Amino acid sequence: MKLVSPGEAAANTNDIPAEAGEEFVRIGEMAKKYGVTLRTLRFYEDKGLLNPHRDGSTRLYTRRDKARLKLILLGRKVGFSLRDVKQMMDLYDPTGTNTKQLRLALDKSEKQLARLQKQRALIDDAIGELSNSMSIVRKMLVERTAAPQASAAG
Amino acid sequence: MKLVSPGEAAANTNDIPAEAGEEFVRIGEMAKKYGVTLRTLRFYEDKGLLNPHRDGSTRLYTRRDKARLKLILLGRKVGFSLRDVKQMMDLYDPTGTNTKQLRLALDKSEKQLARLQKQRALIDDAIGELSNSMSIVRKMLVERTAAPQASAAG
DNA sequence: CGCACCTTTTACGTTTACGTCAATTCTATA
DNA sequence: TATAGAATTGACGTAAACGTAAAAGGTGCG
Repeated sequence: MKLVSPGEAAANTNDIPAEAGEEFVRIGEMAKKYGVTLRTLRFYEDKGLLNPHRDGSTRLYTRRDKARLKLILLGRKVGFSLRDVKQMMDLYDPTGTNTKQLRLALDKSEKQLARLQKQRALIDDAIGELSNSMSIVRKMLVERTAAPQASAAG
Repeated sequence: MKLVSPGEAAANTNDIPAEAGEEFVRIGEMAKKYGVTLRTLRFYEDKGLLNPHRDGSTRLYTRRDKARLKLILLGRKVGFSLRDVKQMMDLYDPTGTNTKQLRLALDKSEKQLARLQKQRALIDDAIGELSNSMSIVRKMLVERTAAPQASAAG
């Protein structure tokens, strides 16, 4: 008789305390909610980026883990390595002002921004070269298909 | 008494036919001329992208190899994999019109161009998100350094 | 009671383009 | 001839972020 809002996620097969409104989720739901695989969540945990609670051996993720995962995914999105992300997260201290953490994040961000801009320049360059090559190839193809008609049939 | 224009490259320790004006170069000079390592040239050969002649066991590169290497480097620059480059090069036939080769190159180029444009979009997105995060972090830092002066000292 | 489904740990595999020894050989030169 | 400078092949290492079994445990439901 322990109903846990059966309309939300139909994968609730375990007995999780529904007291504080979906306090814990297991790995499957967590993965679905953030569009990652189970392997990814376990991998992040293995790398020390996540630290879900345990019910026996079953991982239980709280909103704290969700916040951390969001940060990880944002970090990855902007091109940080997991190592970088971990370095920054490890500096988090809920009791302090986190000045060090913020400075490190800002420092890393500036460098990453520079990398991204360099990458964009490289890509623009590549696009230019590729477009150039393509127009040359197109011309060559035109010559090879038009020439026989002009010299033999014309 | 076999002089091979000693002013050019001072690394000419072997006896290479200088008849046709620097017909052959060895791997060291080749690497220097194109800014790659010896390892790279051997690797490309191992992958079937280059096929230098041999004098015994010594590799001898001709202008044909140079042309191929130029193409390889161009391909890498615009983001093709070596596999792709090889596929395209393998279709080269000095006796034909190479229509197939050109079409394949064009086809691959179009796809690669699309990939590059998508990458650029992703990078632009990342730059946007990162800049956004950075301004937030800056604000947080300002709060944390300004607040104590305003609330405690003010 | 048994199936289907979720979860667990362990651990090797994948991808790409080389880097980095290591051991050896060849050659020209002083 | 000793030495230094190329060159050779062979083979393991690297980086990043997971993928992909494999083998097994737990559980609610019909």
